[in-house]
Amino acid sequence: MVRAPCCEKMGLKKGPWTREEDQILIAYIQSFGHGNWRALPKKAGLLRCGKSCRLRWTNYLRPDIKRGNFSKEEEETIIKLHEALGNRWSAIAAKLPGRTDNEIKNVWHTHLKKRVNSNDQMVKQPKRKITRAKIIISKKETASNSSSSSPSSSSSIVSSSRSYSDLSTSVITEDNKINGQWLNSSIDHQLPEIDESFWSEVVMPMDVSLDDHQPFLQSFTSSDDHEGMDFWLRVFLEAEELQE
DNA sequence: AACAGGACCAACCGCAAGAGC
DNA sequence: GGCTCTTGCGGTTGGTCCTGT
Repeated sequence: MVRAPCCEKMGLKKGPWTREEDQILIAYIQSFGHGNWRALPKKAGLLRCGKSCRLRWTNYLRPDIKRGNFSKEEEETIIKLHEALGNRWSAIAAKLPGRTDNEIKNVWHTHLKKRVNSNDQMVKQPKRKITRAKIIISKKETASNSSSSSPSSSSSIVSSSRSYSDLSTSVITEDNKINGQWLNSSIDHQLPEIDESFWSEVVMPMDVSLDDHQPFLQSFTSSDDHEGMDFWLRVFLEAEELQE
């Protein structure tokens, strides 16, 4: 397949970066900062477009980049955040210091998506997604059915919680296959216990302030599940941002 | 050993948003 | 308000490596 070049100027190099190019870019940015990316390659003497330089720096050369395999915890975090945020890779990367959106995106497409999908097929239930649409719909359902137990609203909630809780099982199974070092590990302890009442509580507080989430959050503090509390607190905050 | 297909990941592209004029 | 430029984001590609036959 042939694509038009990102920069119309001829003579600019494309493809993998060489060690020399990396050194030039690092040396320049350490001395002068990146400033205007478009002007940088010319000033630094690189035959690259600014976009390529920025990408190389942000995805590979930045000193705070964490190289190497993703830890089990990082992968779990990605899965959780993807459930909450969708394909907002930059937002997910912001929660994982040292990891780039590109790296996370790659890991998702090569490892984690399959893991989640295989779980979905196994339970034959829709994947839970706390998206804006989902939250709004759920709120309506919850509000309209507050005095009655509608099968439609409860079924959507139950299926969501089921797919999420089954996720831990899937992770363990896939870990056995993909990475031997995680053979005996489990993430069950990091996930909050969820039942139908949980989803009612998650859905309803979106209409009110964060303070009103306290009774729900206390269910985690009382069980010493701080990671679970932290995760869901972040989900609430993200959901509130989306609502604004 | 040779080949095919899959997996992985760095790098690319197009688009949209924001800033400045 | 409209234009241009810059930056950041997400989707996608293509080269390389790995694994199975």
